[in-house]
Amino acid sequence: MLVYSTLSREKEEFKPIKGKIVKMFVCGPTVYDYPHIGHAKTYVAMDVVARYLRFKGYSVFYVQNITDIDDKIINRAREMNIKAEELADRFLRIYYEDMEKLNVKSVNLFARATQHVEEIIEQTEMLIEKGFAYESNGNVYFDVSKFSDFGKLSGQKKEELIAGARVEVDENKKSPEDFALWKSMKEGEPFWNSPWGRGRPGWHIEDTAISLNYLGESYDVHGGGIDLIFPHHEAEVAIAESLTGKKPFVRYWLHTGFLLVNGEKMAKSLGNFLTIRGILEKYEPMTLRFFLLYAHYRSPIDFSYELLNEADEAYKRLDTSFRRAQRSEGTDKEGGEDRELKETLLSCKHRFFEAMDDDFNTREAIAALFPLAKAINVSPLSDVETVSEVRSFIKDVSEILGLFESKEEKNIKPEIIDAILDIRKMLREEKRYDLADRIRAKLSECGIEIEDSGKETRWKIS
RNA sequence: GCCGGGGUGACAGAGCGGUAAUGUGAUCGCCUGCAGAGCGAUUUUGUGUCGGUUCAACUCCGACCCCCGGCACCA
Repeated sequence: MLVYSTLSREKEEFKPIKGKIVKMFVCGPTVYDYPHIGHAKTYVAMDVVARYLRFKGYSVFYVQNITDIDDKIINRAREMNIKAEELADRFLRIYYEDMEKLNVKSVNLFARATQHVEEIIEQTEMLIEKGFAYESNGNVYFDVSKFSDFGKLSGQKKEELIAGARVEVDENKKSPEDFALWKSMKEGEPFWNSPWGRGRPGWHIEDTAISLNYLGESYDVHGGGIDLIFPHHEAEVAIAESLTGKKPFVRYWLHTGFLLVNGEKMAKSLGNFLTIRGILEKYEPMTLRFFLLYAHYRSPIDFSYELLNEADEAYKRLDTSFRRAQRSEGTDKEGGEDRELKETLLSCKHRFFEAMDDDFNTREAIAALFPLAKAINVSPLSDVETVSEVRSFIKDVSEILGLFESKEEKNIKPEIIDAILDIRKMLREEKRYDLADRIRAKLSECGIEIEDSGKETRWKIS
């Protein structure tokens, strides 16, 4: 299996540090507002990464941090006249809800910054002891000049960074590129006590405090949005490698491409800020999930409702076909081997897994599913053995992509539907269409859509 | 200025030395009591430009043009 790492800028064979164990960390959101569809893109992509690794037999421990204290939270809370903590709690809950809806369920542990202040302080102290950080008026900064590898992840040279820096001048810092590990308290801000007085953690160190704590000094996968490469991830590398001396801190750096709206970055000021909830008011969660996975995770997506509608059509096509296969038991009554279906399944499986093994290419993997859907639609589904193989494959696909999961079909006995449809069939044969249509309407009210297709009537749960 | 990513049919977007996936859209059929879905066919001179390497280039190399992102808030 090949995985593209930002550090090497190429696809590398995936090999975890220790056997079949994969330790994975993804930068979570800052919880000060509703999560937007850009968050959804990153977290859905990383969800599939974790799911696929698990499917391949790896035991994945997946940690996501939650930034629940920072300037944006403090400012927003002040505007709303509530405590920072209250604001963070509220939006963290909303984040969990949105992720749940999008079927993002692979995270083992969400770690909040404010619950790891002790570790952050310890790390900061250690960095000072080792000479990589210095205290200045109650603030603590990482001294970038002490870490010669600074810039290796983002491919920047230190001199260039300084030259192009738009850093605001902070007289507490020795050098503009130094970054805060600990920020001293300003009037009215939330605080924690520390050896440098009251204050709060800087942003970058919360991730290293959490990851070193739960994943160890060196781990396998670190993911996040492409915008985090610099300075955030660069700073993490600097902190962790200075602290432990172990290189590399992270083996594979995975960065997701940006989600754009009308070719531009989403921003409140541009008025193109789209929240997950906003989209889910009009679209099924699985449509959004499909839309996001119907592109490679490293590619940018230029969001538009036209494309979302397109994804909606495409997803339903697959879903309808797959559900039909899932429900069919196969009758084996005649015809015997269904060669067409069998061969399509084989090539589909091959293409699907080859694509997934190639840096989680979900676009290509999904493209491989369409011929199978067509074969299912054409097939009488009477070859018990092949149908059961198809079903098992769909189940795997569903587990990997988190799509095509059957809804509450368990609560409905197919035999009852079949009995009703049998009566309706008789009515249709007698041309009593008023009653047949009434049955169709009533079933539709119960959430069961039926479709007459030749002699056969197909149904699905809407 | 520095660092990334990219330009493929109407639109979206894979592949990456030899026949250019796939989806959406459009058109026409088939099926059909109606509805829906499906099936079949068709569809656009389709690989940014100019050179080079090669028996063969969308793919490799060079130059150029254009688009997007990052550069100390950010998924």
